[in-house]
Amino acid sequence: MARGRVRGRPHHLEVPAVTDHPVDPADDASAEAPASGSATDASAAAPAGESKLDEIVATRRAKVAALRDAGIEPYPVRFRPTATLAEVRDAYPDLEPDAETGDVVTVAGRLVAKREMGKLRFLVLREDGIDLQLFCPVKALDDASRDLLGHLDVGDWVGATGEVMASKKGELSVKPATLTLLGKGLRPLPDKWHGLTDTEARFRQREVDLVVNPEARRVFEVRSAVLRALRAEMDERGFVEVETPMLHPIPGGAMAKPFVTHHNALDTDLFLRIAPELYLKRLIAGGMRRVYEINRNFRNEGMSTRHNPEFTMLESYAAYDDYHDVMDLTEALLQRAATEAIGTLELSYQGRPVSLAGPFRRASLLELTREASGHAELDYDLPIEDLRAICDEHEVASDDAFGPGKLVLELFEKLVEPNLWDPTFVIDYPIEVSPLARRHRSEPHVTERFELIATGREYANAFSELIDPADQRERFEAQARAKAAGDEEAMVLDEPYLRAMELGLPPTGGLGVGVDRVVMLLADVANIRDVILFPTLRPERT
RNA sequence: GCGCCGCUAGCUCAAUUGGCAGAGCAUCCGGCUCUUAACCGGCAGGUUCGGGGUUCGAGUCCCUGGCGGCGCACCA
Repeated sequence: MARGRVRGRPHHLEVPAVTDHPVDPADDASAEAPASGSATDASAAAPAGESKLDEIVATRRAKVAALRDAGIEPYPVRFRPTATLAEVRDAYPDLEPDAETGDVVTVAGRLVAKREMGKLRFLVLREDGIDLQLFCPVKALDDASRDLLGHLDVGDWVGATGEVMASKKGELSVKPATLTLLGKGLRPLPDKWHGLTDTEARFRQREVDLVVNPEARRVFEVRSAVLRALRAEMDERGFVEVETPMLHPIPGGAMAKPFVTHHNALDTDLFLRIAPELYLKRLIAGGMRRVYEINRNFRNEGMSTRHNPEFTMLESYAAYDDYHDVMDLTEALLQRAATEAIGTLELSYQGRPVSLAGPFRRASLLELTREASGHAELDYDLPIEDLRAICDEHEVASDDAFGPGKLVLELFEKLVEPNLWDPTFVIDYPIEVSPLARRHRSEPHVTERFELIATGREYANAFSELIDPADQRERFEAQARAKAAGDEEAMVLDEPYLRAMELGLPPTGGLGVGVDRVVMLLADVANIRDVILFPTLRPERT
């Protein structure tokens, strides 16, 4: 049994053999309670039914107990590093091999690699994605640290105080005089070379993904920079950031299926918001000149590489602006985000170049659809049978309930949108499919609405807002008829919103930007789940 | 929701036509004072996602369920 590396010291640490302390995963306390049975060596077979993982966890729990017995707290209350690993790296960019600085620092991080060379140990700490080596001759440590060293595992949180130096090979290192355990890890880290590749495990255990996969960390750093840039741009333009309800009595502001929930005290159903639009416009009615909100929307619809049930939208409303102003704003937002998150407007997305240099092309939905369909005569007042014929020709499903606007939109979405790679403002959407947008100032059949399309998908949706309450009421009524005809996503008439409109709205430019998709574009990732820390998954079965 | 593909040790992956489930890393034991995917030697580790079936014999074939990925549909 006496096989610990450290012997003959007052507090020498013996790790009890695993089989002396079978651990019931459901009962932490059992780790302390010796079970009956012979004292077998830790290398002996684990008890029946115990997996390798159980064995590793049990061994580490035993180390926790042994450390406590030796007076070392495995989960201490506080630690004060004098420098981050990044600061140490920045302060000593090019030490000569074998250099000694005489500078003593205290650093901390997760132990991610342990290389043993006789009485010399190389420990690699990682903090915020930055690695730093501890050059660690056992002799240089005080007694307590030496005891601890023998019971450190990859995955533990470790603090170290010592001199900054460089190894013979020139690797910047800290040579610790003391080591401090900051938090014992019980579970093993994935393969140090391959990392964690199983996508399901990466999403379900994002914390592990973040420890071992630098790419995961990089994506979320881009995401953070994008959010910062968007807020900075909005703030500088005089927009006030607000927070409107997530719990809506009436789902509105978009055509989408909501999640339903129930409030017990009120005994009423509420809907998770599908869009903040109506509340934000009520703020404009209330005299807030420029507002924006960055927050989650929830839509109870299909999931895909581009759709998560909860997703982040930037929505903004600006009094006096029209959709041309909003296009300028949208372009500036994307450019600011790209510049600050990745430092360039010339991107590569999934192997193809994309330029955000601008100005982005502006083209009408009808024109683009005419070109793509090969029907120059395509128009909203064509006989419905002719429109259906064109849809059939291009294998676009045309429901009997669809009017001309919806049919043209279907054609656009099939023929044009997937093929628009460079950023394009597609303008002037049909009235029929735009119940909250203002009628075009000169064109019949369409609204002053645009979507920003790039890389074959939508990034933003915006319009000169509808501010005429009588027109709005008619549009809601048209939606109600569509709903009655079976359109599940048609909007519900929102009387409190109409009342707000009747208070009076100034001309208003409104915008919605899919933030997750912007992050996908800038971070060059194909799956929306890679830009959401904890994407929606089916619950794990236990 | 539909279609296709995947699921083997803690991690990354093998396993011939249906014929004894293996390797590397990690763990555990021993050795080593300049490593950095350390190395050398040794021990151990499996409900091959669950259930059922075919077969002398199933990781492999069939049915069924679970979870995931991709595509379609829907949306942003």
